This record gives sequence, C-alpha cells and structure tokens, in this order.
Amino acid sequence: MPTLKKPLQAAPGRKMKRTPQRLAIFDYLDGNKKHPSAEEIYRSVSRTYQSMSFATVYNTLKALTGKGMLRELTIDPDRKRYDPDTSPHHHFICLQCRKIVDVHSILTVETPREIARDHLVVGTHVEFTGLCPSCKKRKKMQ
Amino acid sequence: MPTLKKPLQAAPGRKMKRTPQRLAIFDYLDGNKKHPSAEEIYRSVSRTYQSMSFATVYNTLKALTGKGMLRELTIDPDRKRYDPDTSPHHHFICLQCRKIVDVHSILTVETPREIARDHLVVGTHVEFTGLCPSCKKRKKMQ
DNA sequence: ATAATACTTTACAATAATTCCAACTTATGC
DNA sequence: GCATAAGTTGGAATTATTGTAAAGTATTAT
Repeated sequence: MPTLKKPLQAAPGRKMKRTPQRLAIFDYLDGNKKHPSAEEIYRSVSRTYQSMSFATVYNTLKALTGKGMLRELTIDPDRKRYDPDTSPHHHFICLQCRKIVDVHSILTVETPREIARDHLVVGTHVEFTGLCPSCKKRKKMQ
Repeated sequence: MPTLKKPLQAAPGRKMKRTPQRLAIFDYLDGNKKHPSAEEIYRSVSRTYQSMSFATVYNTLKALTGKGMLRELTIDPDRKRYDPDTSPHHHFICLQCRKIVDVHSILTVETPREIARDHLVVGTHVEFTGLCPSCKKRKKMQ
C-alpha cells in the first residue's frame, strides 16, 4: 500500500475519502511528468493494486479534476491525458509518438479585444505541435 | 446534387475523386464557422443526401485533413471538431455549451528556447476557455 | 472502540465516438 | 465505352468512457 505523500485535501472544500485505491492513484500521479492516459494509470496502478477497477480510476480522475487537483488535457486526439501539475503552463505534443512535454516558460498571450469584450476568459493554453527530438532524428535518417 | 464551389483539389498532389457525397460534405463545410463534429456533419448532409453513410463522412474528413484542406480540432474533450478554415488562427471554447469561436487576431507567441532547441515546431495554437456571452449572462442571472 | 451512514469500489453492462471490413458501385483516364 | 483504382455502404468491431447495483469500507458521532 502506498504511503501518503501529500494530503488528499489540499484546500478547504476538497475533502475526499482517503481510500487505498485513491492513494495509489494519487501516488502514481504525484510528480508524474508523463501526462498519462486513464489506461496507463490503470495499467500501472493495478500492477501493485490487484483488484483495481477501471471505473475507480475514472471516478478518481474525475473527482480530482473537479476539485482542481488535476488537469485534464484535451491535446491528444485519441484520449484524455492527465496532468497533476495544475500550475498554469503550456504543452508541446509530438505529432508522431504523441509524447507531451511541459512548457514552463511564461508566455504572455494577451486576450484579444474581440473575445475579452463579451466573453469571460478563465484559461489560456498554448499548444505547440511538431516532432520531439527522437522522432525528429528518426525522420531525418530515412 | 450540390454544386461545386471550390475545386476539390486546390494544390498539386491533392487530387481526390469528385463524388457527389464528397461534394455534399465539402459544400456543407465550405465557409462553415461552427466547428461541427462528425455527427453534426452527418446529420446535416444526410438530410439532403439520403444514402450517406457515417463511414463516408469519416473517410472524407480524414482525406481532407490529410490533404491539408481541413483542420481537426482537439479542443472539445468529447469529440473531434472540424474547421474548414486552415489559415493559422486560434480558438475560444465555452466550458458550458462547448461552442467554439475563431480568434483571428494575430497573437505573437514566441516559441520558448527549451522547445525550439531540440524539437521541430510546426504549429502553435492558443486555446482560450471560459464562458461565451450567452452562458455568461445565464450564469449571472441565477 | 463501535455502529451507523454515507461514500467507494467492483464487475459488468451500456454508451458513444470512431474505425474496420468486404461486397458493391462509380468516377476517371485511356 | 471500358477497365480499374478508388470510393461508398451497412454493419460489425474497437476503443474510450460512463452508468449501475450490490458489496465493502472510511469517517463521524457516539
């Protein structure tokens, strides 16, 4: 059974039952920079936690997302990816291998007037697409 | 049978068979600013084109995307959305009703060194999220 | 500590989006 | 016109995700 590194409720109104399954998922996610999909999370966690069910993974991901402790990325056209780093940052995705990497540089993107005037903007996310170093190299070789 | 507004092959290497189904889909898409999903496209086109099949819609969308005549948006967590405007621009999506609007303002986003150094960047897309005018108003009223 | 309760987990069924397939049809180049 | 490569079709298959109802367990108040 995984040890608790951070409390599952980091802020008021965020209380969640502290079940071993959740702790295992949370533990896997904590500090994870790979932007895993639900399936990857399930595969990894269920290795150590035999009876883990897929529904529990989805439930937990949804709960954590709802409480703002996890960010759901829509950058991969095939599946949702999850990012435990909820601080504002951006991403690069490799068009070949779908690897996602964080972009922590502070990008100043002004919200255009046309939008700011009548919409309420709550988030700004920059997606860079292209080839990651290894796919770039592989392409060059052929 | 729909009329052809633009040639289906706009550039070399883009030749596609000019079938009535494709023309119908292309006609629906041409100038469309609603960022429709495959299902919306199917629903609309099959109204006038009885025998239209879902597979044809997906085939056509994939072909057009592959030839750079259509852009596949991954901004909606639930489904792919399609944008016939392939000129570089950005988007705003309403978190409530999932409406997507174009952002044609030119946003200057410098590619961060950390990425530019070893990756190959082919695209930069800014996603704004929040509430569209009507959802914003609706929220205020309650 | 314990019991009551409300929330969780589980296995599996159900959806929903998208892709695959194999037989049939058709646009296009000669 | 004909041959043929490419496209269409309906339905089955696949994949991601959600719903469900029964059984289990963390938490809270005792």
